[in-house]
Amino acid sequence: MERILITSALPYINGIKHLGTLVGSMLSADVFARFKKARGHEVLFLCATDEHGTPTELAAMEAGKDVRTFCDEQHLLQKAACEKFDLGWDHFGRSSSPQNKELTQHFARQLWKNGFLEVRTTKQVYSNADGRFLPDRYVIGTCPHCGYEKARGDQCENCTRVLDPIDLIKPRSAVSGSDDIEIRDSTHLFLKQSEFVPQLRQWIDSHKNEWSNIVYSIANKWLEEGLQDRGITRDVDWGVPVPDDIADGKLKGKVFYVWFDAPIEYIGATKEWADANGKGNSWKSWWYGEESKDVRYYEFMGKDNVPFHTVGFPVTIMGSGEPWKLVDQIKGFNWLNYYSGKFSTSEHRGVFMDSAIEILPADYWRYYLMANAPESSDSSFTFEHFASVVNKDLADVLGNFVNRITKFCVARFDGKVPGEGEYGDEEKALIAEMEKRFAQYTAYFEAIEYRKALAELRAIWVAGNEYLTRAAPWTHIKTDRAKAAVAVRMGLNLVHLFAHLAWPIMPTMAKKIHEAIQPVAGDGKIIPWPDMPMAKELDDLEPGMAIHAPDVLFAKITDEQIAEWTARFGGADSA
RNA sequence: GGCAGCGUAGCUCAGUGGUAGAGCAGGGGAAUCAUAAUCCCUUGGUCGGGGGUUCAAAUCCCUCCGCUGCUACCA
Repeated sequence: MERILITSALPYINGIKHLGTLVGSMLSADVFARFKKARGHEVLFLCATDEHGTPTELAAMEAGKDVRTFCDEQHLLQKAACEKFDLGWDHFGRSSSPQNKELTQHFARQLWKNGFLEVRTTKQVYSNADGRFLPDRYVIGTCPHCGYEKARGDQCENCTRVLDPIDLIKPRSAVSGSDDIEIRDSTHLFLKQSEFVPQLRQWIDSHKNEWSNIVYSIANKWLEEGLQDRGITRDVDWGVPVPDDIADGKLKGKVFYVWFDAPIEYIGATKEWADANGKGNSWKSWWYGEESKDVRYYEFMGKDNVPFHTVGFPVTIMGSGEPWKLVDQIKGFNWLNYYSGKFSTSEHRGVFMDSAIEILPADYWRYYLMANAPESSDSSFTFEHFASVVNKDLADVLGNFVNRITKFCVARFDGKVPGEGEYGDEEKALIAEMEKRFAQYTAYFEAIEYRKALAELRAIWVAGNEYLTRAAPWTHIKTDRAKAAVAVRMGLNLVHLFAHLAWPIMPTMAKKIHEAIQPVAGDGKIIPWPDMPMAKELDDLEPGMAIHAPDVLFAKITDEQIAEWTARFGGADSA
């Protein structure tokens, strides 16, 4: 059986992530990892904090801490927030790990050895007041085109024109506001991406039918527009140092660009995982050479990350001249907006993971976000929509089904699975329908089509309600106890099925639903996919077995709560 | 400016050449096991505008409009 390697785009270290980042990379990857684990695959699911770069240095400075300490703290905060959402990776690493340093330097040496790195001198803005070089967007000034006074050095937000910092009128540091800045020469390493165009095109085109429209078109766009060589070093302190044996030490004191070392951390995290679990060199079998031939590799990310995963990282791997694994499937997402505006980490607009979990348990969010994942276009989160989906799908359709059948069983059949009667035409028709829907649900999951998968899951719950209405045990109980028993037995089997089908999406609630019927088998860490005929799956419960009616599974969201939350987080009018 | 994605029912979205669809919301009914939860029936759309190709266009082509993003040193 294939081994499955899954990575989620690395969340930047700078603060707790919002719901958009959650759905577009970490949660969608977790749901897929759980699905594959449930089907019995050997899965390695990895993520890490992406820690290097200027924004981290500035955030640490603002917090009055040294960068390492700041990252140590933020890493733990993010890790804790993610665990509360039941993001079950096998390892949550750090791009600042020794393992990643070693691998990043290894790849750079290979690229240097193979002649794909070039030393070039560039003009960079240096701020005397801040004592540091400034990335283009950290230089602000007046736009030469439209006169906007807060234009950034890379682009004017007002007229959207692309700028160079030296074009700005009255340029100053966005960090300190000081205008004591100058242009200095700086030496950097450039990765000769342009030499990889034919190889990249062949690789990208070979996935044309496999990747979604948005992923393929973004990847293709970069090739179409003419791939430029890219600077892979920066004039900052916090990062992986360029080793002295590259370019005769000309890059002394410089570090690699965060987008060079961050994807390598996918491999780095694998090594961290192996080191932490005493697995020695086995990490390499996931990534390198013949040993990794049975691995299928999936990456999950927002659309902004796509170029770095379809061009930058593949060039690093190709240029190494070593047989490292390239990604097989890339799942890219559009943006999730907050009402009609953007979620914003810097302006703290929208709902963030730590506050979301204070409001409601993880599974409410997990279901809503996956059912409304921004797969084909940008989509919006609103508390009104969230409430209607939670109330209808989770409370009314699923929760109430579990509730009504278990309570009826407790009231009329002593809380035991009734054994009387035989399945008839009604049950056979339901089994046939479930067979079909289950196959469809599985197929959507395999294709990573979340909206469609969850619509199918909902249809499966609805089919359960339809069956119960037709079978009407509450009517038959008065005249034909065996007939009522058949309906209750089927109803309980449906509850059991629902628990198995919901697990990748709602692990905690799935377990709770399962335990209403019977304890989860094994260590209880995985609820397996019901890869068996529905006739067996829906006639699986042992007659006489005791069940119980769980408390209300999903509480409804009230209008008062919506009002409270929109007041707290800002709703439609804060856009 | 260039490029990319998107524009379908009040809302959220399916639908890539063959009679416009689903869920929610709205309207009517059934049932009374259940968190007033469920089930059945139903109203509702010049498919962003205009032009073209075709026996046939939401779908292919051209053009215009609108929204979003990218434009290589934010990540």
